[in-house]
Amino acid sequence: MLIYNTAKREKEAFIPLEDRKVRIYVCGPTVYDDAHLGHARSSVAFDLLRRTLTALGYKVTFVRNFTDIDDKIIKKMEETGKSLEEITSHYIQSYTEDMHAIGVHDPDIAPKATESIDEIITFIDHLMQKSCAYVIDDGVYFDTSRDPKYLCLSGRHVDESQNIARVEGSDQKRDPKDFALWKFSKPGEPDYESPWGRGRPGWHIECSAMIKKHLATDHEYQIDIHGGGADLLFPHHENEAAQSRCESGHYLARYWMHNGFVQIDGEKMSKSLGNSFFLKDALKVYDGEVLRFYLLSTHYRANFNFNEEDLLASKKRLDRLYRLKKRLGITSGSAVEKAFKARVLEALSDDLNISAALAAVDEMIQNANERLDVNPKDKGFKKEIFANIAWLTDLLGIGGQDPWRWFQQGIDETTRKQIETLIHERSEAKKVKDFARSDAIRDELHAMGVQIMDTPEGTLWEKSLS
RNA sequence: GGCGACAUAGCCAAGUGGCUAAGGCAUGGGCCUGCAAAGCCCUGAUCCCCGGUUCGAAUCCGGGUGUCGCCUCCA
Repeated sequence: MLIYNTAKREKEAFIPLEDRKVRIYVCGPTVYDDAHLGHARSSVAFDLLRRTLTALGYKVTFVRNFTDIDDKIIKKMEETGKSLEEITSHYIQSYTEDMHAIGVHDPDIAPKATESIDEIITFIDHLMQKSCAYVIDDGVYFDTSRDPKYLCLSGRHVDESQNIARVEGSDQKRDPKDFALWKFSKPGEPDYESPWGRGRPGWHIECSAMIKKHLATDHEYQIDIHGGGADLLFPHHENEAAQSRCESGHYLARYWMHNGFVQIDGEKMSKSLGNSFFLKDALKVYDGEVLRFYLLSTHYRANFNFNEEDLLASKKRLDRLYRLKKRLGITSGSAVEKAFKARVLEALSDDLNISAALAAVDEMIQNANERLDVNPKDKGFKKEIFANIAWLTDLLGIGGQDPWRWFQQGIDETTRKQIETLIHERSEAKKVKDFARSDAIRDELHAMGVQIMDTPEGTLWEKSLS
């Protein structure tokens, strides 16, 4: 397995800290709002990483946190009058549902910041003992000057402090780059007791503390892979790395992976630009698996330009897989074709080269169709193809649904009956070669958004693309 | 201003020195079909521009141009 390591700006062979085991930590959402397409993309990307490593035989422990105490959540409390718990539990549930809808597996551990307060305080205490942190009016700060490797991860220059200087907080900071580990609370804000005063954790410290609590080893590196969106590289990941280095004397992660952005019309999707899309809204219009496949089909590091035209093209590509599955007409498989499996895994082993993997899938589909054209009743072959698709479902999270239902999504029972009646009528007309009548019925079905296909097994129908 | 990424057919998108530059969508032609649909076959690129290195470059180096991102909460 090759992984592009952001820390080194190049692809590297993946070597786990412990044989056959992989520890992955991915930065999760701050739960103050519903998940947007960017969360979906990031989740799908690291879900693919996890599934690929599992398919390659690694025992993967996958952790993704919830940031459930934060300035934005406090702002939401003020706006809505709701409690912290009400807000965060609602959005955690919402996020979890959305991820399920796009086929993202639950992490092995999903820690919350508020359930890790003790560990966070202990962590900060260690930093204080090592003189890597100091207390000023509004909180406890990390002293970046104490970390000689600070800025190594993101590759920034040390002398660019001007821009950072205007960051919130106190002018008592020793250096503009220093960041808050613990923020003292104002009256009415949710807070926790600490040796330095009541308050709440800073954003960066949460991840370091939770990694230490749930994943860290005693090796040179605490975990194997740390992932997140490209925007987290600086300052979030830089700060995490610095804290953990100073606190433990070990590096935080051996490999850093960052996914590219979802863009709308060539620009970053963001609330301030007003082009932000909630996943929930997209799911009202498109099937979760279609969205998953679409988001999956572009390499995780590339920026992703979301638009409906490409999404529909992507759905058609996925339809080919389901049409083949439908054609098999069986419900169990034999063994996966070795060459196919090897080719897909080889592609994904190259820093998750999904394009090459999907090309292999497309060719498998085409070869299967070709062979079934020649010999439609080859049961043994059908079982093999069925096994290929089932294997893909495990690996990529696609193709797992019933193929008949797949092509008839969103059709209610009444309409279904109506369609079947019309098809029956048309078959009768065809029997007596009344083609004018049968074509008229087909037109009628077409107007209803139904595509029909005459096969040796009878007339089948699909819901056509809008 | 500092740092970085990207630029391949109408669209999406692989390929990082060497056979005819993957794959999908769309387009056009064909097989099949009563006609369709589905499926299959065929159909398309001087790899942003200019220099350089090399026997040989989309691929490496230099210089342009363009697009985007980070530097502030951000997936």
